[in-house]
Amino acid sequence: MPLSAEHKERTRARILAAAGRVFRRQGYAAAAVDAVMAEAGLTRGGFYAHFPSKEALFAEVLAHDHGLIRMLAARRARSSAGWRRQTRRILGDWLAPDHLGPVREGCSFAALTADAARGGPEVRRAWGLAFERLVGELLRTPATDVDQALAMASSERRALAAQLAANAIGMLVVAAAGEDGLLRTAQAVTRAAVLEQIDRLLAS
Amino acid sequence: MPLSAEHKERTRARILAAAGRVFRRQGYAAAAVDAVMAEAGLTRGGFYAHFPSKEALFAEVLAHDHGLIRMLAARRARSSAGWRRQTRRILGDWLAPDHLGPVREGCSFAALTADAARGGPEVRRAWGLAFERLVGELLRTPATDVDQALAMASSERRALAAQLAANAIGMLVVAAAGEDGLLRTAQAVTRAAVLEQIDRLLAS
DNA sequence: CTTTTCATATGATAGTTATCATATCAAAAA
DNA sequence: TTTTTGATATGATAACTATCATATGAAAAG
Repeated sequence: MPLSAEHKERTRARILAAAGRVFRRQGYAAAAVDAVMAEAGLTRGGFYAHFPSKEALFAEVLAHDHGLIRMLAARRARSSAGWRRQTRRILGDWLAPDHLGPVREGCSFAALTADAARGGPEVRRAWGLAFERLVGELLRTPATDVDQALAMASSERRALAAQLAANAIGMLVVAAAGEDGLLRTAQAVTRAAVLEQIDRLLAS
Repeated sequence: MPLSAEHKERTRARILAAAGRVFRRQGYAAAAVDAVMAEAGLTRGGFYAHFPSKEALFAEVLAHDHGLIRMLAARRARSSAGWRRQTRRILGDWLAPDHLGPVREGCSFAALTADAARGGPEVRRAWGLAFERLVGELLRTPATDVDQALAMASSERRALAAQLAANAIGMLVVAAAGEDGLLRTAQAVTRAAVLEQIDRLLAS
């Protein structure tokens, strides 16, 4: 009998994580399948046993490989105040100037949204669902899950959360392209504004 | 004697404009030199007589092909109020939901900043200078030019202008990737916020 | 009209890419 | 231990890419 079934699953997950890193670093178009497999410690041979195409792999990355969403989803506070504090800390770290290095290769929203906009329907759909999940996580409270939060929030509050996310993504995209003092200061200003926005959002 | 000297200059400009369109549409990595030349109505042969490499062409696009900067630079108001009104109109159009289509292929900041972040030093420098020019245009008044405006503005005002630009770019990047109602509403909210920011900026 | 000169076209090259066919080989069942 | 099975590696292909060398042809000067 062949190798254990979980082994393949674990390999698939390793390829997925490697793809996220390579795509964010080089961009979707410039990232070769061979490079992704090499990053995963494999060779190209097995790739098509795990994913039907490079673009399908991209969609999968966009659907699942978002550290920010994972961190937000991991909040587990008892009190509302603790929840708010955790959310603030996660967003603050995400926009911290020192975090830019890791973020430059670490945030799929900042690194891959422009590439996702050029993708096929599957890619676009995956990105859209992930963005919606991010918005839901921003609106969520300890008492509600993502879907509930999205369903219950007014269109206005949803738009404010989406605006917050877009502001943060915009600053990360821009800050990744330049590194001078102007952008450093602007990033600090944006960070403060985003934290203020999340306070207003979670207080309502 | 050969063709007129301006002829070459005009061809170069045509290639540059074509490159902007193709790069924005397909992304830098996916855009082939042949495709750029075809868009310009030429074949690949003459390319290297105009630009030393594809990446140099990219830097040139980032340095010069920004419709927003051109529109801001074209303001010619007598009064301060007229200047402010023109600035508002340009930014408002830029972030108008209906303009998204044209903008998706029209705004180099939104379409190419992520690619610029992955470029070499020349590319990064060109992007940085263009962004700085954009910030200068936002800070400028009828009485000052871009450099003066940048030199005279406090670090805080410069940061606010950069934040405004990053907010707008972020919303365009995000809105280009998704098209649902959530993003439409968020875009409207961001548009209003940006217009408010520019009012505050120009009033001080 | 002839000649010259350079912008552009055509043709070529070396490297890369996504994808597929086939070979190998580790492990689990016998 | 032997066999089997499927995950991965190796090898191959056809297409594409950046870049360069050479050919062409149009126009301006004579």
